Parts: sequence; structure tokens; C-alpha cells
Amino acid sequence: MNRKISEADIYRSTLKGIYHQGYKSTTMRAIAADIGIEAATIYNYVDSKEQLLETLLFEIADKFLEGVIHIDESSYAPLDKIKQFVALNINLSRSYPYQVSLLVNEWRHLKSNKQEKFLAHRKAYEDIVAKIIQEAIDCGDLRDVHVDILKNTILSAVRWLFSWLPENKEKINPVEMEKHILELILNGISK
Amino acid sequence: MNRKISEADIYRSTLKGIYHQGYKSTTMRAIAADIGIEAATIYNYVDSKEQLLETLLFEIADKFLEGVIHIDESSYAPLDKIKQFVALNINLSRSYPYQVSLLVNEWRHLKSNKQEKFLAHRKAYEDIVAKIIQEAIDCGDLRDVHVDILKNTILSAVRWLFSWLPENKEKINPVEMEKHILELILNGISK
DNA sequence: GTCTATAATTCGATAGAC
DNA sequence: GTCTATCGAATTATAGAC
Repeated sequence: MNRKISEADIYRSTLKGIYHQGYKSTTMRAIAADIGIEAATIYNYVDSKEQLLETLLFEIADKFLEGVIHIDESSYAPLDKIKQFVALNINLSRSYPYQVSLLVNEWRHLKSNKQEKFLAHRKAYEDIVAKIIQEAIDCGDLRDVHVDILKNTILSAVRWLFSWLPENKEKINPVEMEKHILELILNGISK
Repeated sequence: MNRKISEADIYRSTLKGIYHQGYKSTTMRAIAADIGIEAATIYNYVDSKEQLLETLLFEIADKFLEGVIHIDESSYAPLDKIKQFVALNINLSRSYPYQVSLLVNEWRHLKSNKQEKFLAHRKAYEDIVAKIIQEAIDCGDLRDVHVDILKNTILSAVRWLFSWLPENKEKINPVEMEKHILELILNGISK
């Protein structure tokens, strides 16, 4: 064994860097220094900096799309599908908080064709979410509000977890947390 | 009059650039080209690129802090303060969507001392929000949930507007929109 | 597989002519 | 006030020794 590092070390360091400083500010030198090698060595594992972002980005995007497809294809009632969807977001944000953060902004740094691929991927994901929401409206389980407003409010209401969970010292009981968030989204903040 | 452009042109172009590509990818040359001048000319109006970001960032941060202070100091009941707070977010996101977007991530590109200033500013803002929420819990108007979960869910639930409103073709009636969003946050998505 | 050295580019910012 | 020209630093990526 004459390997100083592994490919996983590079991806882990890249992810940490992008999460804290953003893609552009995370230099190959900084990634290398973080794991104790020189920048040139990275190119023995990956082709380019963009490939690092691309891999990390589509890996987590696939998990979201797969998850929502499975929920959609399940036999749950529409409202229960939405509950499952919120749970999916909480679980992925808990398991992969750093990677989830990439989905918000960093896709802009992909080159044109990869960027289009990502946006198509995201559209497929959001279309399924919108479809589930529409079904829940149609069967009278959800408020009859403009579907975009409903969709974005739901999506947005769980988009703070990826930045909060890593810093959360108290380590709130995850089952309790999910219960509370679900309650807030389904039945509102007011008592 | 021998001025080709104005300071406002520079800030407007900078803001548009950062909104679409991020601070690091928005070069002084690109800003200049967008308004039909050379990059060097910008330095006749501002000292540095960071000054552009700093000005735009604190300008909008001040509006949020001022707004929430006025709400807190008003004679509204706690729950009504929260309604006012949601309305404040919707109004600022509508009036300054590009600038609001800066608050999410771009503050990371400020230099250390300005970054600390921003974070102190943001903490003051969120502390007031937390205080209002706690008061509303105490008087029995809000669900008795961990205040961080409540705060982040509310803050997050209106954080999609700045990116959605500029692209919203249908131009939904703003009064109607505010009513619906308020309803979703206060009473939940389920009917 | 990792290193040193460096090529090629791009960026923020300045100097000085007009 | 705006321009051309350019400096100096930083970046991604490659070449080649070991």
C-alpha cells in the first residue's frame, strides 16, 4: 500500500470546503492542504474540479428523485404521501447535510450542459411533488391554494435543516423533531 | 454632463450579476461590460469589489432589522406581531428580491471584520424574532414546540419568494398571495 | 502515487494619457 | 470621467522527476 490518501478523502474535504466557503472559494490547493497532500496529486484521482462538484451534486440529487418516485408509486393516500415526503427531506438533511446544501446554489457552477441536466433533474423532482400536492388538493385534504405557493412553502419549510443540524448541539430527539416539524407544516404554528 | 454612467448603474449591474452567478463569478469586467464601460472606470466610483457587496448587503439587512424592531415595539399582540413579521418578509422580498438573495450566502465573501459585523447584525435580528415567538408561545397562541424549530420553520417558509417572484409570470394578486401564505404558516397546509 | 516546477489564464486593482 | 495598458497575485491544470 503506497497510497497516502483515498478518493473518498478528496471528496470529503471538497464537500466540507464548499459547504463552508462555496465552490469558487474552495481551491484545489485548499482541498489538498486539508488532507495533507499537494494540489497536483488530486489530478491522479479526478479529472477536474468541476467533476468533484458534479459527482457530489448528482449523487444527492438522485437520492431526492429516487425517494420521491418511491413515495409517489406507493399505495399511500395523497396526504400520507406528503407526510412521507417531509420525512424524506428530514432524513436526507440529517444523513447528508453538507451535500444537501449544494443543491441550493452550487449547481450554478456547473458548465452549461451539466447545468441543463441538473435543472431537468430538479424539474422532474418538483413536478412529482406538484403532482402529489395536486392530488391531495383534489381529494380535499389540502387547502385549495395556488399549487406553486403550496409547493414552495412546503419545500422551503424544511430547507433550514441542512445548516441547522450540523450545528445543533442539543441533539434533539430526531423522532420528536420530525413529529413537531410535520405538525407545524400540516396544522400550522398557531394553537 | 460628461458622465457616461452613474453609481446606481454600477450597483444595479453588480446586484444582477451576483443574483445570477454569485459574487465570486461576477467579475469587475463583467459588471463594466454590462453597462458599457471598462472595468477601470468602476474604480472612479467605488474603492473595491467588496465595497459593492458590503453596501448592498447591509442596506437590505438594515431594512429587515429596522422592520422587525418596529414590529416588536408596536402594541400588537404577540400573534399579530408574527403576522406582521410574515408580511414584512413578503414585502421586502417583493420590493428587493435580488438584494434579499444576498443574505442567504453571499455574506461569506465579506472580509473577516465585516463578516463578524454582519453575523452580529443577523443575530440581533433573529433574537428579536425568537423573543416575539417565545411571547406568543407563553400567551398560548403558538404550539409549544422547541423555539428554534418554530423560528427556523417560519423564517424558512418565506425564503423562496425572492427567487420565485422575479420569475412569476402570472403576477398573482399580492394581497391574495399574502393571505394564502399567512394561512399556510398559521394554520397549516391541511384542510 | 506524490512531488516540484511551471504553463496558461483570469482576476482585482493601479498608472497615466486624454 | 473614461480610456488603454499593465502589474501582481491567484487559480486550474499539466509535465516530468522520483
